[in-house]
Amino acid sequence: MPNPKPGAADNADLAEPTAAPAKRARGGPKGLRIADVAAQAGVAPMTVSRVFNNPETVAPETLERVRQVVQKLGYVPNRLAGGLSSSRSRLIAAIVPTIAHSLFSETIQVFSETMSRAGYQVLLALSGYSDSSEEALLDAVLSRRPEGVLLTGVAHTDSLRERLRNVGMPIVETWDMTDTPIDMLVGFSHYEIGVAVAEHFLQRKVRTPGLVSANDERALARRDGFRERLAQAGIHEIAEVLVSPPSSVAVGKAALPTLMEQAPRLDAVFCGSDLLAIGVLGASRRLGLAVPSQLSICGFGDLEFATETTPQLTTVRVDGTHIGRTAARCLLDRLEGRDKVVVTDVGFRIVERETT
Amino acid sequence: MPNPKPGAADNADLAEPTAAPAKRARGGPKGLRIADVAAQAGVAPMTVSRVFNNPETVAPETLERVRQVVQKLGYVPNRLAGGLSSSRSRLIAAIVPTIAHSLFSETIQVFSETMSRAGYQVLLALSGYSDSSEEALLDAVLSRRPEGVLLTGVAHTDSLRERLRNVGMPIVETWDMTDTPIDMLVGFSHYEIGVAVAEHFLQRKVRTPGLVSANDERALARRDGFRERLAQAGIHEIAEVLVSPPSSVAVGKAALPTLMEQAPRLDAVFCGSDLLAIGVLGASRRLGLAVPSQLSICGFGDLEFATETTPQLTTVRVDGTHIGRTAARCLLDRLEGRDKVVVTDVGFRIVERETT
DNA sequence: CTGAAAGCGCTTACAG
DNA sequence: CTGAAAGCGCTTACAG
Repeated sequence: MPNPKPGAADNADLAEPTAAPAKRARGGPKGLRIADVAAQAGVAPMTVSRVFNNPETVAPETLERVRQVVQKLGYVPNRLAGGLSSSRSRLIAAIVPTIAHSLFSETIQVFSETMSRAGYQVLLALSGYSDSSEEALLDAVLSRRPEGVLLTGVAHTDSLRERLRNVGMPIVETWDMTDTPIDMLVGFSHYEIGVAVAEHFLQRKVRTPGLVSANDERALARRDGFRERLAQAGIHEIAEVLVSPPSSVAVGKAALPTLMEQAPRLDAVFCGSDLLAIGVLGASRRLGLAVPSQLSICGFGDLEFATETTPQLTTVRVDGTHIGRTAARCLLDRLEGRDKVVVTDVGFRIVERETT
Repeated sequence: MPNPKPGAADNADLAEPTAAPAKRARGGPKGLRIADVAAQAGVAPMTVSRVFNNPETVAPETLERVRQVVQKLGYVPNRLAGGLSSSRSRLIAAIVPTIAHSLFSETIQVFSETMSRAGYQVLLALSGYSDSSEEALLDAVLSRRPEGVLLTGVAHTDSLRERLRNVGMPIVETWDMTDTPIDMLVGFSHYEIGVAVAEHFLQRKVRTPGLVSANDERALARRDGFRERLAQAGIHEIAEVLVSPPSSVAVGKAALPTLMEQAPRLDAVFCGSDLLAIGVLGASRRLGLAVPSQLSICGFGDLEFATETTPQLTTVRVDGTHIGRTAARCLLDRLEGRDKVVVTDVGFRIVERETT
């Protein structure tokens, strides 16, 4: 047997159980360290480290012995120390406006599952919809020294983009499209969605379309595409209600009367979210407007329930799950040394559930 | 002026800009350290540390000078090092089955907002609905040395509960109720919800109720309350369909015919989630059953849209936002030294939207 | 109000 | 396959 250290009997309790107090100068006893495991297994700390990080470089007997001690003691490595020492935090930051209203939550779900299968953990940073504190948020995130960052394509300020370019870690922007990504990109064009919805309305011979939307960056991009395509078709007057996020059913409900004041002959509404669309649908019911025959309504997000409960609505479907998975793979490829630059347009689809 | 160190002129570039290479033995240049800031500001590293952690103990002039250097250099402290050194990771772990299907996502949203306002960051750990890998997940979480943990009341194995009791950090369990919490608890009784829904059905003179539910721990507790209360009323035969999570509209739709095979005179269904309830509603429409007059349907979760789109459904409302906020406060109180034990029952409400 | 020394618990980079 | 030394970038616990 190679190197059976004396005093490393399998049944021995902690080596020198009472002779240790001198060493711990700072706090009290803070829990088990790699040295405790090493002592009891009769190996050097380095070997215990290898058991966790490079088990294939350790002799089978040693491996087994150390693992038993780890199990018996309930030792859990300290990754603050490990990360500091190795410059590998095994942490990935995900910066998202919100997970409460679920458009992004499935992206984060899949992203997180994929990253954790690869041995990384996700630090969740909620940015809200305001840019105000983004610098502070970024500081907080970077202070953890993540190895990669997922951004939800909120319009970053120039200063922020600049900082992110300079940190030298892989970054994926998602849920948006641009010609000048910080690094990698998995998303789609909100502008093109606006164009597509406009064309959808035009095909339906809509003449007086309106728009209800939150005034966040991406919703406004959809609006721009919508307006410009309609302008090409000669429609320039577009009733519009912009609201602050978060949008909701109630907000949508309140918006329809306002739109109809602006445009009494309103015959279509493009809504910034399915929740808004459901609100507009409810309001149109009260006003006795048939949907979609008298009023076409298009939402955004394709919430699962909507197909069943509100087949009169059209919506725009985006595959958030696909975005999450792809973004994770992009980061992992980079982290594993594959040097690629990726811009993936995952596209979107207009879903008409029922033509009545 | 106190202690104006020589060579600390405000416009000087990095002190000894080229004379440093000897020191960095391990990796390449890894970025700015506190020593870089200290050198340029003409103070000791300790003082820079104070500027971040105890600014009130630093002389105003020094504070200002250091902050300018920090700004100019773009220095961001390394919290891996800080956490290791101080045993304060400023990290809180949140363990949640999933955030994709949104019952928990608003709890996490509010929890995260509250914690970050207090200077903590949230490490998100998705456990899925299986207990299988929970030990590994807990290891991963504990390896970051969080200062507190939020659990979403999945039935933890005994071994897990034992470990959590022993880690000696504040823990809040949420979304459930028990007589033997690990530490603090903010939730409600799923069993009592089942009882309440049974009573709701009994009031409506229901005679042949059924149940569709995912087979996760908490849904099963609701089922138990439901069945036992019905048994007290003399109803023992209860049609039942149990499915694996995640539940969905499609699953609910498929379940109704199965229930009706078991109980052809079915006149009520308690569903494990609003999505299931929407599916059951859709299926009953196809079968020509009027809801709620011929078939009462009760969901769980009170999704926002449902009030508007499916007023025929009854549901159980739980305030996820309140849970998140309260859980955060419990942890923060503990972290700030207030030694309290908390069990909060936030309750629930049965919401009948329309009596037809 | 400020600083020099020691230590937090790991891993790197060698050496054997 | 294994280990001793040095270092990762901070903060604690003093001392002045």
